[in-house]
Amino acid sequence: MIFIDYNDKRPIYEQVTEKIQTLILNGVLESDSKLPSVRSLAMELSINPNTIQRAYSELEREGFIYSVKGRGNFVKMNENLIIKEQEKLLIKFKENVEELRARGILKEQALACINEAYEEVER
Amino acid sequence: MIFIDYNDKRPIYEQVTEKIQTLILNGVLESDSKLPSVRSLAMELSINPNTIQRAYSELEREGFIYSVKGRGNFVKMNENLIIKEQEKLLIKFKENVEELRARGILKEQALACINEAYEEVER
Amino acid sequence: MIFIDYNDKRPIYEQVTEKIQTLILNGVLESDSKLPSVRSLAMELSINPNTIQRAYSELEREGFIYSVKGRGNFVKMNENLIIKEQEKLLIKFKENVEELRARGILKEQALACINEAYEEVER
Amino acid sequence: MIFIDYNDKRPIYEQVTEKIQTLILNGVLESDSKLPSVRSLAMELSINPNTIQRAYSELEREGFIYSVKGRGNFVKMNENLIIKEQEKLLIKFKENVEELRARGILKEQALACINEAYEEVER
DNA sequence: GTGGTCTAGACCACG
DNA sequence: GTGGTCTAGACCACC
Repeated sequence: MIFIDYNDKRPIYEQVTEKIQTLILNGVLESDSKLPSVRSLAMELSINPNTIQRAYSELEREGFIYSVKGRGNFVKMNENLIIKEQEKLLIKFKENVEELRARGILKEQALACINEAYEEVER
Repeated sequence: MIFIDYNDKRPIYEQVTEKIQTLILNGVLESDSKLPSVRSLAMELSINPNTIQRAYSELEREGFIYSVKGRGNFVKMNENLIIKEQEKLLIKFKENVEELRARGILKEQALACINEAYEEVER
Repeated sequence: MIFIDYNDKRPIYEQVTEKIQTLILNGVLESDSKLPSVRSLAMELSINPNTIQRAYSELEREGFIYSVKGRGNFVKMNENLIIKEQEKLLIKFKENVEELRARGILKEQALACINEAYEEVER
Repeated sequence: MIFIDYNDKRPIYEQVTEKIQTLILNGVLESDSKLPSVRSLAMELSINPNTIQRAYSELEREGFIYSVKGRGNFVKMNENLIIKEQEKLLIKFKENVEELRARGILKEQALACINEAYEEVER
């Protein structure tokens, strides 16, 4: 389910954090479902358990999961979080659009990209 | 003209590189115009000359400037580079749009962002 | 394995870069094998770690190695790279031949050089 | 006749030296013919006279030209020099061929390059 | 321990 | 004065 890209310059714990975040936000991991244990996931990806531990800590800090001592880590999903993340994404998107405009990319090109991406899904 | 944000996690040399790149691509710095010398810019930003040196090296490697020993660094602009950078930007944009869609943001919202950014300029 | 020639006018980092490149391209260093750490190689060659760092950065930029923070630098070999380097070499070779011709060296002499070099290996 | 390439990383005086050398060795400049004066060539290329001076000094040191005080610089051609330069070229060529072989380029490819370059001239 | 960035200060080649 | 390289020494993030 998770893959580590050693060509990616980002730290491993961040890659893991982000991948799990995406799985949660895209609804692949349901609320209250159990995540793999720190040690088992570490073994599966053949990386240091500390790294997984750090990823899980980050996720907990950001409110994506909760941990129960002696039982494991679980997905904590709620509408608020989804909305907050959507807002973050939109802010990033607006900055991106602004950059496009500043660099002389036409409105039509931008619109075409959107149509392209969204029509794909209707198929 | 250039500002260093010490809260930004990116390295200083990268911030400088990116800022100058933007100045060139947005047409603020014209082709063959002279950039400030390594030492003077370092002093102005109160950072080490080596850091500016590195930024300038990156810019040269990427084809944005050329350096002449004993004379200075100069802007090297050409159409190809502008187009190549626009393509890069569009690819990044498409990924961004794709992410929006995956996270459940409606097409209408995306279109609204674009209209907003591009209408601003018509005013 | 690596030697620095202080009579060579080229910068040290470039000599190191080139030597390691050759080791990789000639198959001496296998894919995914670990390179010596920045500090240890610096000590071995009794030069500054920054210089090795720079050599490694260049190698990474050119796609010969990849670095993993906290782990080390590793050889990244692939067929594409070998072919690309062969093409570069051939282009350089053609320029060289062209120069020979312009300077009045006979075709026979050039052919003799090639026979000499390639026969050596058949022995 | 001479062009300075500011994208070339070599120093200007070296570019000038090399270009004039080539002109001499290829027989474009005949023996005892007068070279342009330091100042006029400097003006023509819009570079510093010191730079031309240095190029001419190098050429004199290597035996390609001789200078007569108050009269100017003149081409000094002789068979020995041509042969010496040819030998230099051949040594460089042999190294190049050796490199080709080490990198796994086939003898046939090398021969093809030579045939190509030399047949062109027969046309 | 690893790589990566930065500073301070020095030296060289070039124009 | 200009860019380019190098050293020495430091600090940080990551594993």
